[in-house]
Amino acid sequence: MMQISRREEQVLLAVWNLKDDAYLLSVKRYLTNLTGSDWSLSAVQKPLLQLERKGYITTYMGDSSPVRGGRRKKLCRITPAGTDALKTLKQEQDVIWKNFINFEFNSAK
Amino acid sequence: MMQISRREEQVLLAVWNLKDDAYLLSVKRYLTNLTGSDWSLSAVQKPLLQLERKGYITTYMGDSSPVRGGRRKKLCRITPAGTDALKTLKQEQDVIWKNFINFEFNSAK
DNA sequence: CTATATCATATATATTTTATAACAAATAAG
DNA sequence: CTTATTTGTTATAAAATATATATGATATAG
Repeated sequence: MMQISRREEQVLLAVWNLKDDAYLLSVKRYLTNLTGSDWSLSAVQKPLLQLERKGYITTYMGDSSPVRGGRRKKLCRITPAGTDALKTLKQEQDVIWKNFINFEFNSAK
Repeated sequence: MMQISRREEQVLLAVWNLKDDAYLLSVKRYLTNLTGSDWSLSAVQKPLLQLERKGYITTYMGDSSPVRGGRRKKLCRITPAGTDALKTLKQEQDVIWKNFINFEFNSAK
């Protein structure tokens, strides 16, 4: 099976969440806000390339925005294979974490 | 914050689950059974070394078992810092996956 | 005392992750 | 118009992880 790394997982979920406005910098900002720690360009760029190579996202060029420096964006969209990969990954993680989650749940009572 | 890789995550959860019988080969067998795919020695060995360096597990030598080839085991035990790291990681993953999980839940209805 | 099973450690390569620099194109400002 | 600044993408190099495979050590079986 085609492995998905942690960064790829996080970036793919960001693309999924950003819907029609997912591109390098918006993903970077999204993850920086969500996780509270800074995401470097390469921390987003490399996973995006990988995800495209694996067929989990497709890219296309958008229009330039009417703001200073607003050049054309290379937009991303998640593919059905990408969504499937996320579903599979979630199931695998649920298996791995099963007992620990229950433990946390019980000890919190 | 001290990052934990995906392999480290999986191995640390295995150590947690195996309680007093966690060592290189038992972890390898546990993960092979749980995930259904083969785990090589190095796929367990390297993360174990990392986890020890990070203070998430401690190791100690056990007794030899009364079976052919049953030499002394290098047993592992998760530390409080290790348990904390798992709790933190779980929370971070919940944040990342939040919307996707809800989506899956809704679309399943 | 030799064979075989369990368990650990070492080495070498590929892939991911991170840091940083370079490049490109759009508008603002004088 | 030409220079500066902003948004955006691409490229290069180094560090850290992951994977494959080989070697070493010590039990008991026979």
